[in-house]
Amino acid sequence: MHFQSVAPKYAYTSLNHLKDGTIVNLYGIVKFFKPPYVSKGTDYCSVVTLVDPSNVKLTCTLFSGNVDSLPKIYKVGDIVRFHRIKIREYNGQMQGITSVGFASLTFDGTVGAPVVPRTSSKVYTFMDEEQKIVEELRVWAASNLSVCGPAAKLSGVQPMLFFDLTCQLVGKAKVDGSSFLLKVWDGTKCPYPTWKVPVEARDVEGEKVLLHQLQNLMVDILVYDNHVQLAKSLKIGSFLRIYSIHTKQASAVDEDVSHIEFHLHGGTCYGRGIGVLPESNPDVKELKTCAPDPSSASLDTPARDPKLIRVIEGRPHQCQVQGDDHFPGPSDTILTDHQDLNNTELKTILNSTAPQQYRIRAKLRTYKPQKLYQSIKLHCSKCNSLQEVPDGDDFDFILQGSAITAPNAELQNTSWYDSVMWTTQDEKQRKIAIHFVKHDEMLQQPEDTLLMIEGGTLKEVWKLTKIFKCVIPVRSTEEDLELLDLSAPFLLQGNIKYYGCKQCSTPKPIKSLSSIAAEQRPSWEPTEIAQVLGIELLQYVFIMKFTLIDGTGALNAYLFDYEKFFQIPASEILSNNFLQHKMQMTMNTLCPPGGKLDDLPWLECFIKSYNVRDGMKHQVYYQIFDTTVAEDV
DNA sequence: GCTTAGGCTTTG
Repeated sequence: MHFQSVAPKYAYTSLNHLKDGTIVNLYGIVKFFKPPYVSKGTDYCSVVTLVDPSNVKLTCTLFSGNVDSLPKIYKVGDIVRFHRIKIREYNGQMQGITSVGFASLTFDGTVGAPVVPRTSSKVYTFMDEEQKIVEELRVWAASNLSVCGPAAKLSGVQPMLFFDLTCQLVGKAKVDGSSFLLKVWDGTKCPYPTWKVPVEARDVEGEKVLLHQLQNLMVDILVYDNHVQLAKSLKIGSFLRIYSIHTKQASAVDEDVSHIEFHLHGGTCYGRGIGVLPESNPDVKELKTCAPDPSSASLDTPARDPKLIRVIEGRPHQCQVQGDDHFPGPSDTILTDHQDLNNTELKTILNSTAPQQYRIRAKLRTYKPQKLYQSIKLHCSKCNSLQEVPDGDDFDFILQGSAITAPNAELQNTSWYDSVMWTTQDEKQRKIAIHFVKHDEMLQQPEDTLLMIEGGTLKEVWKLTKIFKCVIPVRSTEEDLELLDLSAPFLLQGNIKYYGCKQCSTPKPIKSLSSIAAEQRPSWEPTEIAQVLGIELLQYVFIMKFTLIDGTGALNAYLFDYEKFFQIPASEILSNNFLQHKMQMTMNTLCPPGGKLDDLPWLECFIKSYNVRDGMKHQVYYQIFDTTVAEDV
């Protein structure tokens, strides 16, 4: 017999040349990925979005009953080679999906790193030509894609909302049916007090000695729902990367200072999940250089004294303000008016009658709500009522209800809007109508266009807000289009949903919009749209309770703020992670988590007292006004 | 052989 090894010649398709219904081989740089997770079917699933030098993106949905045959992607920027991936069109876009014989290689995307494929296949082709492709893609990515910053360490965590953590598993325990506890460390120490999930020590699986020795270095991560099954199966001592951990600041009822909690919420969006890293992973190697290997510890050979562990202590941003009563330093808030007012001690204020205005110098002992997103409410300036911001599910429900009635064909294409209508291809056969409002009898550029939609889903409405200036969800009656129930936003602009007050609004016919459309340059201001539609616009507002102290007394002052105090519009914060982060940072500066009294910075602010009479009861309340957080905070 | 999910407004 004569054996000859002949490497098959593979052709690779670039992402801008993909055709529906084909099976292709391709390379791509990972732009987004969900680490393999247990799907609701029989397989593991991993979703991977690639990009290549054609600048076209491709989202691939990969399934396999064997988790090892899914690509071993550890971070965004990794490079993959897929063989025999099927291309399909889905929602107007190309999509990749595993087909028979699917195989993948994954490479570190760092320029200059060794080109070593990660794969589960025993046999694969990989030669000089392939090596060259990977190196070229690395160079292209380095100059064309934005790089993510260095990974977060426990020593550097801020209540930063979401981050990925590379760590080692020290202990694990069942908490309840829908949550599971992972005790992990990364060789550094979190500078804040961290939350301990209440679990009996005997219920924690792990090396007892080590659990004890690392008790002040480990953090508890509570994982929920779909992540529980995977978390249960993790081996103690294994190295993990946990993606999109939520850090939040909270305080228990009996605690004086707040602590930090770590959660891995349910679901897989944003790539939330848990991946196991091999010991050869560079980040694991780095972790080991600053931490002894706990898996080497046993009862016979006690682990090294944790005190000897090199702990990267990084005290988070400290306030520059350390003044005291006698030598006051600068303040973290600035007063925007009433500069002639002198400071008044809290004790004096508490002993005075209302209403009055004061300038005070005090420390923020604590505040509510600790979950900052809960501080956002909707305020009606007409009836002075406050209400919670409805959640997306409410809106979805209302949209579903309105989609039952098909658009009225007689209400299409009028003098002031053009309409398009179609039926969805799915089994629901929904009828959707979009009415584009015209200006000067013409359609405007999408970014200047107001449209009305009938029969759309939440997702479809969202997509439209990305492209068009204003979206108004409507439904047909026999005579006219009308707004939906006012529990739904009557207008969406960008990320912001605008609501109307149910009590104070008297909706007018939709036709009233045509008067704004006829303006020379319609600005489509929410206030103006609300006005012509007879809607009393609800304003987004921050409502918080600050407990202030100054050594003479303590008082609770309310913050009622549209934008001035934080320099952040309350309307934008719910849909903007960056602003949420900024607000959290501001609160951390004004009231550092775990801060002792001496560490708290001084704030200067104006407060006014006012009387509230409720039947026989009479109470004095305090409200912060004309105060802004200093820009350098 | 079919399904799974179909990233992208996350917050227990």
